[in-house]
Amino acid sequence: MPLTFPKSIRLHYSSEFLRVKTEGRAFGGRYFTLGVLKDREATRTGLITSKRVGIAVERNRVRRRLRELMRLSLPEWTPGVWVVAIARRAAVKASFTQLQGEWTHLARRAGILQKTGGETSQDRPS
RNA sequence: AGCGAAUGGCGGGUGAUCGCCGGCGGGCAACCGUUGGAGGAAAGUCCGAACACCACAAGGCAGCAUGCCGCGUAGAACAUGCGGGGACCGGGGGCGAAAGUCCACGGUCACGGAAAGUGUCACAGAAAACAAACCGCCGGGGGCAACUCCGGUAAGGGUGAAAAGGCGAGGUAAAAGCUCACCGCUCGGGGCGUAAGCUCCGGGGCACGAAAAACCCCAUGCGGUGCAAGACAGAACAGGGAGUUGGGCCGCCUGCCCGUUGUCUCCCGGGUUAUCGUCGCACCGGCUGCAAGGCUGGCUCGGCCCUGGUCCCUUCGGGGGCUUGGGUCGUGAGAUAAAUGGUCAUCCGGCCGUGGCAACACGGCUCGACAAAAUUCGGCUUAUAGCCAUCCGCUAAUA
RNA sequence: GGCGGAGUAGCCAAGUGGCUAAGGCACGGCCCUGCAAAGGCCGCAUCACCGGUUCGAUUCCGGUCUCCGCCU
Repeated sequence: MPLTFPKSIRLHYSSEFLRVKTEGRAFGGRYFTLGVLKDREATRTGLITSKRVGIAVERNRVRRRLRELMRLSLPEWTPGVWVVAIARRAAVKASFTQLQGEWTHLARRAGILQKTGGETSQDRPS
């Protein structure tokens, strides 16, 4: 399974984001908050980096890192979930490894990952 | 050589691997191939334009902006660039006993008008803007005296951010532009300069404090809104109520245009998803390859070099600005919950630790500034680790 | 993306080129009371920050930062 992350699996409309917020469950972390809505037809995901996070450069960096770690762990996801990651201010100073650790922790708590006791998704699965 | 300041430039490199967005080609499609993919400030949105709509953008008022002078940017405009003038500040040098004055250098300047008018100048002080008189000084009267009354005066004291031309001499009872010299101010004329202005001569007479980033006056310019401007395709539905009699060009008036079974504003409801479509919005050609592509030419924009022209500065050595032509190198991003990235290796630079006299070696670093396009350009302003270049100042060493 | 507005004490805020920057709530201290409440007195401000104009700036002008609103 290739580790692609095309635009088609992303959430686009504010109605979809609103639906995850109202109907789904939230899992708070130090660097970001996960909103999860299960039992959907397709797996889709979205990112929120508001101006509260920081200036444009910092917002871009956080968003790209979150998108990257989602991409790397995508094959392990339970099918049919909508996931929204809301970045927080502290994520600006966090390293990629720290973000990845929190992602694994939160995702396992939310039950997104299929392998319950599996190893953390490495950045280079060969 | 070190440190500091100013100006200008660069803004980590290479490779591997997994991805993202756009264009194009192939494919029914999944996808595959190929190619392009952040900045000097992309930022702040402070100016100016292009472009679009509002009526073909009219006249006046109001409002806003600019404000020493000249020239430039040949697509244009600007609060931009270059040069000059003036004022102020700084350190330095010459002359001089000193006060001071002259000279060049560096820096700063929102630099029209305060003799068009209105208003302001707190506190202190006698008095704060048609001057005035507290302490003084002088003359006269009264009184034994201390002192007091009348008059003259503004040199000195004191207050203040600022005290009514400065300074010296004459003059006087004491004084005063009262008179005179110099300086300042102002008017007229001559010379130089395109001009701002500089300079010389003569007259006036001391009136004319500060502030226009107070109102204002003068000159010049500006119609408004901004790509969420605006244009287009297609689909669906269901209208109702209230207000206003108009609505638009504009904040107001005139005038004009549209409409008067209409328009505009608000509320309730319904539909479509246009809160999510396409365009606006991202250069054109030739050769070659099965095609995308590759190579190449023009155009745009940006550097560098040569030649010629022109302008400015100059210590006459030269330096700088703009530009015809030629050469050379680069350049062409375009999303819309919003691409341009993640990780690793290595080199370059920095910091820390250990060893070493040192060069350096080894190890570590959540060390590599600021900051990311959003219709597009020209400027301005602000942020910026480290490195490089030029010039200036200070310190030290050598000669 | 574009356009506009506002920052005064912990909170709500008035104000204006000039004496110690009003007022209310809150907070702290003292008085009053047997103890409290109420009341009285006192205290609490770098006027967002940095420059400029001015004798003097919270006010006027320019820049920076933060916050808020409007526009399909």
